[in-house]
Amino acid sequence: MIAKDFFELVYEVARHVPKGRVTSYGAIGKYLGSGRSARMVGWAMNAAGSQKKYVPAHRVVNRNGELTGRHHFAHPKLMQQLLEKEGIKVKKDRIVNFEKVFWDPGEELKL
DNA sequence: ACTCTGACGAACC
DNA sequence: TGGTTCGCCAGAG
Repeated sequence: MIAKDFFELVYEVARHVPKGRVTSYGAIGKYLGSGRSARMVGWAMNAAGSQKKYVPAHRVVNRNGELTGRHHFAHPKLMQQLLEKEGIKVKKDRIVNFEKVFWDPGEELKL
C-alpha cells in the first residue's frame, strides 16, 4: 500500500471496494490500524472531492449501512442512485442486506 | 497556540 | 430503548 497521507490511504481503500459492495468508515479505520479513527475516515471523505481521482465515497457508509454522508454529494439522491445502479438496494437511506454486501478491506486486502 | 468541529463507533447512563 | 459522552486525530478559524 503506497500512501503519503492518511487521507490517500483512505481513498485507496475506498477505490478498492468492489462494485456492488460497500464498506464502513470503521472498517477502513480499523484496516488502517487506528481502529477507532472512523471519524478521520469520514473526515477524509469530506476531502475526497478534492482528489484528482474519483473516489467512490458512496460505497462507504456507517456501520449501520445508513447513507449518512449522502448530503455531501453533489445531490443528496446521488449516493443512493449510484448504489442502486451497482445493484445495491437502498431503502430509507439504508442499505438493504447490508451484511451481505458489506466488504471488509481486511479480508480482501489481506491485512 | 488554542478551541471547535466532524460523512463514526462504542461505551455509558 | 435511546440520548449523551468519550475516544480518535487532523484541519480550519
